[in-house]
Amino acid sequence: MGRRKIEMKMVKDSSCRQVTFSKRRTGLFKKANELATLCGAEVGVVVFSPGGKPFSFGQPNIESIADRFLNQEPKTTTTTTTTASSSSSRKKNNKAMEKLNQQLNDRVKQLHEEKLRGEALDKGIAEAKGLFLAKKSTEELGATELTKLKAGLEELRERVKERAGEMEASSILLMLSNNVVGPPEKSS
Amino acid sequence: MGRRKIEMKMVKDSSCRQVTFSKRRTGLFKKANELATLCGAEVGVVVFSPGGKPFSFGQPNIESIADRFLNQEPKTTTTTTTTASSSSSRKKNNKAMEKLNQQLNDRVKQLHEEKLRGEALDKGIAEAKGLFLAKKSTEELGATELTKLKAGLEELRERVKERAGEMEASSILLMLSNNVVGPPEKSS
DNA sequence: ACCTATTAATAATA
DNA sequence: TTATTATTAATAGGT
Repeated sequence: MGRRKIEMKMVKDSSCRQVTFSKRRTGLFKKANELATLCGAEVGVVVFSPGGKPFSFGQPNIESIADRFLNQEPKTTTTTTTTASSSSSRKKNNKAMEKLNQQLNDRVKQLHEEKLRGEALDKGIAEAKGLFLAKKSTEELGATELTKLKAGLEELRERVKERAGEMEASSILLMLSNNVVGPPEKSS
Repeated sequence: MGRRKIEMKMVKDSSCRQVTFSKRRTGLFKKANELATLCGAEVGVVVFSPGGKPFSFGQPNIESIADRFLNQEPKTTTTTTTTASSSSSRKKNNKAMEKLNQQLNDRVKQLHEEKLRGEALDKGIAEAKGLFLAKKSTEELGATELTKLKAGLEELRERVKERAGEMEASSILLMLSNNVVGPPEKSS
């Protein structure tokens, strides 16, 4: 679908391959999303780049949720009286404010950590299913294989958990802690 | 990409939706295959039709993935001697087999539960991000708003956790426990 | 990243 | 479900 028809073989040039990977990964996720939307189907996609980096798609809906919260209710019952004085993005004057920031920060960190675990196990489930399907095609598995399968699941669980640390989730936490909670100091 | 451009909304007509699902599922798998071939990437796709039927795609073929696990190490330390005698899909003779099944079942359940929590929190993070972005556009938030935001996060965390139970993950677990572990009885 | 000439996917139809 | 084909959508190569 481009300027030329290409052979369905591994793209030789590494640089080119990286570009193709990015473009097609995006396209694949888009297709997955369309399938989910048009047919009300549940779709999950997992892709490991040639470099080993993991990417995945599920089915979100962020904006609508933000709206729902922002337009929640004008009557705030307000516990404070500050109501903000307006200025630039960063502001944290009184103690109350700091306390709230701290609380929010803690909660975000907690959410973050649990998310990492969640994603790791998510992949584990996906692989487990793959194993199952493969097994099914064989139609017969002995105790020996079952033992190995179990061991595989266990190892997978650990291996996958390790990699969780380098997942994109961290960027969100970073963003949140640096902006919402306010940087303790103006580093960099 | 058809005779007409279609809206990205759930296709109303059930029959039409089924056709669209089939075509697009095929297309999605083809794309996944191309991505894997062209870039040497590992790709896994799982789709549940609106009717709940599972479809999946994995690399050239799912067996290769299973092989990686099954051929992990020939020295299985094997506790059993049965090594499977071959027959139909269901088989669970000796105690050893049952024990292994039980272990696998436990592990799968554990993975499943952690996955549910993971997905729930996943949504939480997504929502938090949405809130953050929304807030950023406002460029200023007082202590009052912060309080609401925090409360929202907290409530969200609970609410989302509730729904976790009805997530598609359950279908996978169900499938696994019904087939790999072996159904206690032939219900249905 | 952004363009756009081309190819590939697919909506409507049979 | 399969085949056809008019159109739209994805993307390869280039900037």
